[in-house]
Amino acid sequence: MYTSIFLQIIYMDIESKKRLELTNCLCASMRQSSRNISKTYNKHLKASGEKINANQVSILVTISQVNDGSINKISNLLKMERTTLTRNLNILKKSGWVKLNNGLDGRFTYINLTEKGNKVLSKVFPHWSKAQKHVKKILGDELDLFLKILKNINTNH
Amino acid sequence: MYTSIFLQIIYMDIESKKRLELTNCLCASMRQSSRNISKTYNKHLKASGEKINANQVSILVTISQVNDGSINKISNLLKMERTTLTRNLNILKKSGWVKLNNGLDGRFTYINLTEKGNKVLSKVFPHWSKAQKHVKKILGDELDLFLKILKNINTNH
DNA sequence: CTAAATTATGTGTATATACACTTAATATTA
DNA sequence: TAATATTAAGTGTATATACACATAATTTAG
Repeated sequence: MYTSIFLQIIYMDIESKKRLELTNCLCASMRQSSRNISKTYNKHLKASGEKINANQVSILVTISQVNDGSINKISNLLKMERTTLTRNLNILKKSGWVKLNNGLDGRFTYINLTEKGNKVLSKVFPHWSKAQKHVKKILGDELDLFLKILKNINTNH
Repeated sequence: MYTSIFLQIIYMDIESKKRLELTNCLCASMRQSSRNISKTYNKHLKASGEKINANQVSILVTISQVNDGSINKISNLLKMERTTLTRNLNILKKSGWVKLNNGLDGRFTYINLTEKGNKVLSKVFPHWSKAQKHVKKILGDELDLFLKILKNINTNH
């Protein structure tokens, strides 16, 4: 009886230790922050009146920087799964913000912003900017270091 | 003719300025890092042989810390949308890792880990731990400050 | 030149996320 | 107590993500 209880206590201690470690999961914290920051940007973008979100803005901006970029190329620049980008592009296409063309090499899809896509970027820019400012304010003095760390993460994976 | 070109240049400059700002989007960087880190954890967890991911681990751990936690309570602890948690719980339920019960107050759903849920946490712990170490190594000296910043973000939103 | 390898992309499936709206149960108020 | 308000949770819908697999076009090797 006593032995049983004693063993139970030891067992619980080990589990508690694991639990404590698990509660400080960097991945969970990161996902949480990502959700929070995304929400901030999306709220500001909603005020623009356009049905667009932060993820879509970043995709459009990347496309705007490259002429006739392929899906592989854009997904590499965004460090986004190619198949994820494919699905996202279909939505942007439906909204009329991007145009997908085939070239001489039939394997490639060439992506470009439409006039409408350009306009929407200009229109939502001030709202995006407010969100960016808001997050920068939260980061305060640690902004530069934070950017450095994110860059480090995004290049070492 | 010249005037037209001149105006065109000015227009382009303003757009370039916006583009430059937009390319340094904190939200996009954050989402990118979140994807990268999640991928690292999920790869390690896959090696455990269990069909479980980092997000599910963090939900199970939170549930394990609370007895009869409600959906609202757990979603608050995780700072995860209640409706998101609801969908995630259904998946965990299908795997037999959590059990949902109704109490005296018919509005509440009481969530608890099952024995199987406890076991899977113990089993995947070492693999989770390797992923955590890997990310900590990437962060290096900046780990503590990074954690502080994430905490700051996650409490000021 | 043709078979095999490579490259670029798409699709099936599963999970994650969140907003708007709905429903059910309980508590409060008149 | 009956009507109303509040609370807890679920559902509809849309988007984001990623892995495994499939397909089509092009290039390369023999």
